[in-house]
Amino acid sequence: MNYWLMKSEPDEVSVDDALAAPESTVPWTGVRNYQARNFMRDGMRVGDGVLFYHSSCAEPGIVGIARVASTAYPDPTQFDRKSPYHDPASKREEPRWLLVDVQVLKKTRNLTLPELRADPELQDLVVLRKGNRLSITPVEPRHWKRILKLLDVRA
DNA sequence: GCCAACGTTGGC
DNA sequence: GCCAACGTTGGC
Repeated sequence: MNYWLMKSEPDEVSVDDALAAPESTVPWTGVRNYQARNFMRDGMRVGDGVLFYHSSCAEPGIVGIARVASTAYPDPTQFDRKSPYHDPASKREEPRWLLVDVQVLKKTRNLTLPELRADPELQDLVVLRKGNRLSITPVEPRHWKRILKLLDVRA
């Protein structure tokens, strides 16, 4: 089992939005970065652990525990002309962008970015690296355990 | 709104 | 294949 951190802008899809969805599950639309896409396509398995992260907001941080709920499949928004995620260069026979479904298991308190940065055991968490902009990053098991502990969530 | 850092594009 | 210009991300 692998672990991941996935960023979402709460203005678009917050952890509350995801919890309110059927089965607490949302399709992770809008990833338009090849490295992040490849993580979904090649790295993710159903059941993998996910840290639900709010970005581009007043208090960025980890706000929930989730799981990967599907294998990767084509992101329909790439074919939707009205979507901000429309990609005219992507063809239906050969979709460029994929997504996975993500199921929220538990909303947590906001474990904020400053708190994450302050923790000595999380110094090399990928998402904390300088200049990191990837919306999906792998999380090492020791980091996963540490974060669950900080959130007082049992594995 | 600013801007550092990074990814993508396209001319050559 | 190089690299300058441009676009995007995301914290502040």
